[in-house]
Amino acid sequence: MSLKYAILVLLRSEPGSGYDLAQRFKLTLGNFWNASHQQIYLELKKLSEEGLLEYTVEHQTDKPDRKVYSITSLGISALQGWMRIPVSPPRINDAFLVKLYGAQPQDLEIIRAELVQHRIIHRQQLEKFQALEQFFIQADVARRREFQMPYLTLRRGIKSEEAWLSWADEVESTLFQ
Amino acid sequence: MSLKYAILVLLRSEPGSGYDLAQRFKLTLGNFWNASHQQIYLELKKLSEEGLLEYTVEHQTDKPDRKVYSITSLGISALQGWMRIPVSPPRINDAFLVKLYGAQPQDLEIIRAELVQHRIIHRQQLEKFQALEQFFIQADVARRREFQMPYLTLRRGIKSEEAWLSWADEVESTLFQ
DNA sequence: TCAAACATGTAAGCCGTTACATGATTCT
DNA sequence: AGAATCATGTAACGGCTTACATGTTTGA
Repeated sequence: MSLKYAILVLLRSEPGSGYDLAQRFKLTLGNFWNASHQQIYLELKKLSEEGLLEYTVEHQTDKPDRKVYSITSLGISALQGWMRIPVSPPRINDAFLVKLYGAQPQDLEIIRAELVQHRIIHRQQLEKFQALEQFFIQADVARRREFQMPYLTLRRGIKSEEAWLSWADEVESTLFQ
Repeated sequence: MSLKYAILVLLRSEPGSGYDLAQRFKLTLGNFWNASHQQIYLELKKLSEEGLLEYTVEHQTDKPDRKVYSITSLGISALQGWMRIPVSPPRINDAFLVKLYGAQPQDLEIIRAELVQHRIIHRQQLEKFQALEQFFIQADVARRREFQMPYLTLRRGIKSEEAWLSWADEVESTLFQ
């Protein structure tokens, strides 16, 4: 639904190819918006057909050709229009919580092992966010202003992971002590 | 993908109709697993065809007939099998964060209004969770043991909403002061 | 009288994932 | 020699949403 607008946001700040966008997703929006490269290529195609994007084929001697997409004025209008339409808070589908909810005594050891695995993932995610935060904090005022919005989304990620880890502690001490 | 197992979890603890399940979802798993009634009816049909569920038609004089589904032994095995397979942490698709990430100075007032709306939703959600928590805390030991797993998922909801609200405070004081 | 709750579904379409497919260059 | 990175896609399938569809009873 709004992969469309996520792409428009990224291309408004700088043109790029499908491959570029997939990379930029990982570093930025990817923390709160999921998108595979297949989906991105498909969406880029659709958006050009709709006239929200245009592209030029860049020939490269050393690497394969790449299609560089830019946002059109129609695309910018579409994005500005979307900004004004309220969105719903995200729907959550958390399979691990379904498991925990339905766990019986015989399942506890498995749950524990899976909790350990998830904890590793969340811890790593948190550390990645904290490293990015350090860059922001150490930047000069101009850069801090420039990256204010990305920084706020980063703060969301940090608080979210901290909350998860703190919950995991609660679960461990409730079930396994 | 695991709506299937969410339904099996609910039906293992008690048989019920599609309508019942839709209600039970709202009160329990619905906080971390989304499911519309259409989806539930479809899935119930599929699961009976697979032999994981069976149903009897209950005729009611005062209300429309209802199909009451129960889990079969095949269903119980499928659920136990699923418990042993690790699941991935949920993918997040948060449109509001995309907006915030891409917001320009002229969008700030709209963002502020939308933040206010989201805050109301999250606050209400938190209050609902806290009310449920009170029931648990005031229950006797036997009931607290019975509802230990649902309680832990409730704690997840509480921490998650608290983290969101605390982040919203940060956003407000960063952007609007 | 009208809304809400009870009760169960079908159909169309979109969105997204997984798997498949190809091929060059660069680094270890 | 093999893995990783650069680069772009198609196809099949499944999951989920939105809209459509119908009809009863109870309470305000």
